[in-house]
Amino acid sequence: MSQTVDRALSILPLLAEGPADLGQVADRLGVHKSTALRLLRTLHEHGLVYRQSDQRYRLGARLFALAQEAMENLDVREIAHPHLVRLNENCGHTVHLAVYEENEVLYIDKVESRYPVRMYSRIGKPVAITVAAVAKLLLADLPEHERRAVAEKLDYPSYTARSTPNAAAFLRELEKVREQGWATDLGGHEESINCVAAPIRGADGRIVAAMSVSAPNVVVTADELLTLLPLVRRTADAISGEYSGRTPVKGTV
Amino acid sequence: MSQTVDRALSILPLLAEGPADLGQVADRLGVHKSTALRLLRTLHEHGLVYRQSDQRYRLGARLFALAQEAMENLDVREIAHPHLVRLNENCGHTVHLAVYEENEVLYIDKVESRYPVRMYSRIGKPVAITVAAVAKLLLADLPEHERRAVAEKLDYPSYTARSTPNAAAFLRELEKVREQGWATDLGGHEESINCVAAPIRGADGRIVAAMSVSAPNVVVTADELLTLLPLVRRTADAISGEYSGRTPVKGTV
DNA sequence: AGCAGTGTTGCAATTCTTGCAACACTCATT
DNA sequence: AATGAGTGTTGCAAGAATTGCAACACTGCT
Repeated sequence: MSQTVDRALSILPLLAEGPADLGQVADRLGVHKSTALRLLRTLHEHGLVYRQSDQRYRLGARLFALAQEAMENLDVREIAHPHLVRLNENCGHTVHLAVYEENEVLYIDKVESRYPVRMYSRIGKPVAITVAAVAKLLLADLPEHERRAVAEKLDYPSYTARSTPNAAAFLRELEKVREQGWATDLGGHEESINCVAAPIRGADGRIVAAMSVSAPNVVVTADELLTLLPLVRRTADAISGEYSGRTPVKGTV
Repeated sequence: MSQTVDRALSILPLLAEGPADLGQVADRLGVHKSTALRLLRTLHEHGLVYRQSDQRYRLGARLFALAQEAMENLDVREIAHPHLVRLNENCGHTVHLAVYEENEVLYIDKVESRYPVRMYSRIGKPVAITVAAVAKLLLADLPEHERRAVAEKLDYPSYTARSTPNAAAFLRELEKVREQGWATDLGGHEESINCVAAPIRGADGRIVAAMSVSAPNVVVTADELLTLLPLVRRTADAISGEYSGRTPVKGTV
């Protein structure tokens, strides 16, 4: 582990909170101003940090571009996308695709609802991991000890009365989800929004991603939404088949 | 400028192209494997890099989270958002907000069209800088020499027959945009999509962001879209007023 | 004008990084 | 089964790169 790089990278989350000037950065890093300056300069050269007109630093444009590019190169995403679109054309609701990665679950694709009432979410945004249907699927597939470890570490915010209250309840829910092979979120994140989700599996049977259909109560009831489950599962299975059948592209680029 | 950090950061764009293993990274960096390993480890600790099951590295989830967080903390975005939503409610079309930063223009907010036909774009994605209406406005405001320098450096892809063909034409267009104070893109990016854009200015009169309304031909003709120009400009001006009137919040946290 | 606050540079000490070479490990092949 | 190629990993010593200092610019205030 490199100390210099470690310090430089520590600047990024710091600036994500909001712009900061040289002194503030140096203080929070616990280094001399001149050191902070040189680190910031290096970050700047790579476009990860931008210096605004008031001389303060904030995160730079290249960061967004990098994130976008990385996302678009994800194999699952590429394969899944047309399926998601087709599903959206069939049912009209918002369709999400999400992956798990080191204690975070995040949306990597989204097709917006055709209905005027939309739910708030954004590609790249970490999802409410304790309640989202896709998160339950992704976590349920972890090896038992790891699942436990993650569940203990999490916070359990009470978004609504039906939010998962604590680790024990979450682990029970994960066990159920694991057995039935699909998951729901019925108003656990936002009072009036329900989701049904199904897993996408790789060749080895492990879950590599999860997809969901979400709709607000005012458009369809939870029961009506549940009737879409077979369709969602079929779509997920189709993606799984295509994903695992494919020989991994080992580009030498 | 720090060599170590420089090398570490060079890994990111490399991985943005696609996953790579240790050897590939070391080669492309021109350093020993052990060095590359230690850099990758540091990046990994910060979540910027993820090690997938086949041991290859790719960009990590934290990168997306950082980009998201940074975006949501942008002052202009925060102020503009409700205005964009209102504009969308009035006209029904897709509304974009974009900023310029070191040779790139990128969308920082978007409100989707109410019509079923949507245009492809994504928050955080760099825009087609040579044709987009918002890009014209943002570049037109640069000091003359810088504008020239940027225009020379750019590529001019022929998205459609009406795309800006070269630097000379682009500079002429920028001059026109600069004088009239608004911009359009009539099928320059995608054959059937038109946009009108207006600038958002800070207290000093400089353009800090630009917003646009976009719609495909099949919904409204270019002429009809142009009738929205006054509304777009009024919205942009309202945002400008609110943005420049506000005293900068100097939070210590 | 003078002053406080902030950002910037040259330099010497020493810390931190680097490359090497040897070692583990996995996987495919004979 | 065993060998070998390919890849990832670690300890160590040499040397290079980073660090903090202190002095210097610069800007905006009082």
